Amino acid sequence: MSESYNPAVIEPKWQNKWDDDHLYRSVVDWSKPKHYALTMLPYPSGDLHIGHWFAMTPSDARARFMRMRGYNVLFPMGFDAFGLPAENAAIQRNIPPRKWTYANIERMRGQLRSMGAMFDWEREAVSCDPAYYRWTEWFFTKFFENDLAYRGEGLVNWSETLQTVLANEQVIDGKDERTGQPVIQKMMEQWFFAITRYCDELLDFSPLDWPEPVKMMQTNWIGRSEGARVFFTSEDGDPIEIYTTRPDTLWGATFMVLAPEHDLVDVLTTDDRQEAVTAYRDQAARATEIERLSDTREKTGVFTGGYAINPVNGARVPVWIADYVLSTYGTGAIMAVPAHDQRDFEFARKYDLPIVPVIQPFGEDLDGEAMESAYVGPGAMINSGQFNGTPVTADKGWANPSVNAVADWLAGRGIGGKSVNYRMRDWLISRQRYWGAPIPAIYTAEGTIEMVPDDQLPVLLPDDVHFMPTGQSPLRSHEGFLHTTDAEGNPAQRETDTMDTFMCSSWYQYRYLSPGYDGGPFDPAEAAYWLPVDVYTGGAEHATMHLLYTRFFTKAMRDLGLFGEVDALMRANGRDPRRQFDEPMTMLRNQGQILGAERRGDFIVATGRRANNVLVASRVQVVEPNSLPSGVSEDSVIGEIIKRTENILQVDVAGDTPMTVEVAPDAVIEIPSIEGENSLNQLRHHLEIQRMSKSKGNVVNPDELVAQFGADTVRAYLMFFAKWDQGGPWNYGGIKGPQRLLQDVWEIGRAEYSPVKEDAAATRALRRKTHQTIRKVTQDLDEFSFNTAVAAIMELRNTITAAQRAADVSLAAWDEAVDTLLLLLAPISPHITEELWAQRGRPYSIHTQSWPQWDEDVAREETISLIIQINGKTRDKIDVPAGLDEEELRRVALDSEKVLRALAGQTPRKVIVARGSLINIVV
RNA sequence: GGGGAUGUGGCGGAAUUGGCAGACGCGCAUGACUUAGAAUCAUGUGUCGAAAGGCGUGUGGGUUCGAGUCCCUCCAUCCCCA
Repeated sequence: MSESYNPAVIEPKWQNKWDDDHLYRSVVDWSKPKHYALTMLPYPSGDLHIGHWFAMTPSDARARFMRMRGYNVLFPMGFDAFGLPAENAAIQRNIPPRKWTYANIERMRGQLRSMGAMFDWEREAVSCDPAYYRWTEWFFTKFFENDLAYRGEGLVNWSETLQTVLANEQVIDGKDERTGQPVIQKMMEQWFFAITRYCDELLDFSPLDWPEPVKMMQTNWIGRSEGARVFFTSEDGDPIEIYTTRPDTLWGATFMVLAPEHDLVDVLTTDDRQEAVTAYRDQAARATEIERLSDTREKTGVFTGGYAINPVNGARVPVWIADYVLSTYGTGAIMAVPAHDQRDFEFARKYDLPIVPVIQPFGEDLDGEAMESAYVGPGAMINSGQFNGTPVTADKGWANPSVNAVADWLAGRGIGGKSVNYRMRDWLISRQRYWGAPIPAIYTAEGTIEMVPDDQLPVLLPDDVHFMPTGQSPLRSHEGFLHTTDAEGNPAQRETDTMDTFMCSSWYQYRYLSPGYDGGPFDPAEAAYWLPVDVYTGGAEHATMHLLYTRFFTKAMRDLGLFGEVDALMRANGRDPRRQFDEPMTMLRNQGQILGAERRGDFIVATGRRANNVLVASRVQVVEPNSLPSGVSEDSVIGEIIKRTENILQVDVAGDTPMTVEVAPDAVIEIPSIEGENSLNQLRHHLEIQRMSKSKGNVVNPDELVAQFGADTVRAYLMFFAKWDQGGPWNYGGIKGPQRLLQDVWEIGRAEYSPVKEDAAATRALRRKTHQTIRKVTQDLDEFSFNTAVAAIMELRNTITAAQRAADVSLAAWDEAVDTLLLLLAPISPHITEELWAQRGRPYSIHTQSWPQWDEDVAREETISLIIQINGKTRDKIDVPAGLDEEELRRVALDSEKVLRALAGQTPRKVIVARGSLINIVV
């Protein structure tokens, strides 16, 4: 009679039934509270990996939990389908990006289905679908019309050899990742979004329940600083505007530094310095921004030959250029105060420029000649005219009295004034690539810019394109795409750049509401009910870029009036729309990353002949690890392979440095565990714990796990194996735990229970555990603590199993416990619980049942274990009835035999009762 | 370089937020059942110690009746960077 648990049968069975019944179709129902749960949409790279499961199945469990708690839940899924990998596939394997992308999506849909998640597939959105990117383009035109999109100069990675622009991820160490050719930084006309206009609002997180680290990272990313603008002039009277956070050090400015790209460099440079300046500019173009900003890199620069006048004291100071000043930050020019800025100090020491202290620390005299580093602490102003003696505090910005006083004075004199600066710059959205949403701009013959009219959107990406091996965008040479007409019918050219894919993912939460809607980016009737997103889950690595962009996007949409109709519909349905469109996602929770597992490399004996420090091997044998001592001899190397590149092995020989083994082309490879003739590629090298990636060969495929264990077990294991917000290295050794749990649940759910001899205390104990578990699981799922929720369910399983063996609890208590077990497990393992719920004759579906409620009276412990400490060390534990008052507890403690022995006659100085369960006796 | 995080048994991790450190699980050990065990069941499992007891949350210090938790120092590891 006992039918064994077979997930391969029941999982597809229920998935099909749920599908047929549209169980997860979410429709607007104003009579129920709504819950919009969103998980970051995947890039269709071809295969779902275990990281996707780790991100999505707990989010799904949380969404299911909310549904059982009475919410009308929307949990959609889609694909972030534009991007570089599709183009790489086209270049390398000659597969059109569209075909590659849709084939991957098809495959991933099937894999996502096997999760048993409650995705509402009728709301799927795919960003490379014209019905989607029509609206991505439409947003662009709205932004343009409202001055939120503009043309400006931006730095790009330019490859001279390929004559093309490269994406940041294609540049490694200043070289093109594919060809190894050098890449330079070049200024080009680009499209920007004016995200900086929202800096101050983006710094306000008060409406958001987001993790503190994310808020902190965004705050630092935006990088607001208070200071002052100051107008220096060249000797010829050209203004040179600078921004400084320390206007109180203006009197100590002994030179100026311009970014090598600064407009005035040509004007200021004298004939005799021309050659040096040009050479330095070329060199600066080769350094990346990160390198240029590095504090440890040696400061370099050259003198332009020109001088500037310091407006506060008329001092004539030399003007230099240096690459530690960036043209894109502030005004691209700084005053250099070597006495009080470390970078300026190093620069001044290197080029022998004067150092004049203008802030005196208390009780110490600074001497510019003798200083060993810049002084950045508090003190009082000196050498600064009428400001001498003004106190300088450690406060930042205008809160510092010296900064505040000088900034105000500058404004009064008309030579500057208070100014706020941000580290964040406008969002550069142009990409010189093919596989992205086209920018719907037209360049007329007169050189003006027009937007493609709404009724002609979308500008379609042509399919008949040819990819060059250089990676240059084929749109640039596609005649049919390129040529168009302007509003008056005259010949014009299309923009060939496409949009950053972060643009697509900045508004997808709105497209999910109505992916087929063609009256706008979203249907206001859906939006009025579902917005905003209640819970957003995804990786912490998106803390700054994506999450700032999508916040900006929503604020811009609000200011363009795109939520007007939604606002009215909310009111009509009795919901207050105020502040509903300020932020896209109310609550954010991050999951950690699953890293590849560590793996031992093969232990080998390589024999051949030594050439210098390399062994050229004619034979490589894989042997049992450490069966022989590691080491090197004249004609052999023994040890673990720690790295392999083509035919070069790095072997750990138990010495300080690994030994290099070059495997000869005709070498004999012997791997006993692999039958037949062995090849070099089968040698396994050591893998460190690191991110999973195809190239490292450490990707874990969930399909195989599902085939072996079933989706329910994989889901339960992923929620149990690590803290969700931290992730960790993948290992599946522990999957046995959840596997046994589900096996036991299967047995419990199908058991026919009847009490042998009923015991009231045992019945009470089972009910207590049942209600305690409801409380624990409810709280844990509420706060995304999935691992402890599963642990609590395991404890309940243990208690039920023990009760079953003793057969001493009432049938009612048994049924309550088993039904509760299934209900609590339903969000985590949806198939097995549905099956057992049906087998127990309960009404379909378990996923539409109400979440169980706990009763505090039933959950309350009858006895507590009183902990008795002497000077903080535990000396005794005594079970006492719950609810004794402090005096009674104190008496119990002081009467304890062990306590009396430990006290050995000493008199307690103090007795502390904590939490009604712990007593600390201080002697 | 800057920014963010994390260090607890052999392993993943718990700890009501200042109150029994090690829940739950993996692994391991011993035993039972079995033709068999990578199934199942029982018991044990931080560490030193025969025991009593001592010691234990990366390091060193501090605050407190009491610290994994709060403060300072150092060390190590991971993630992000238009």
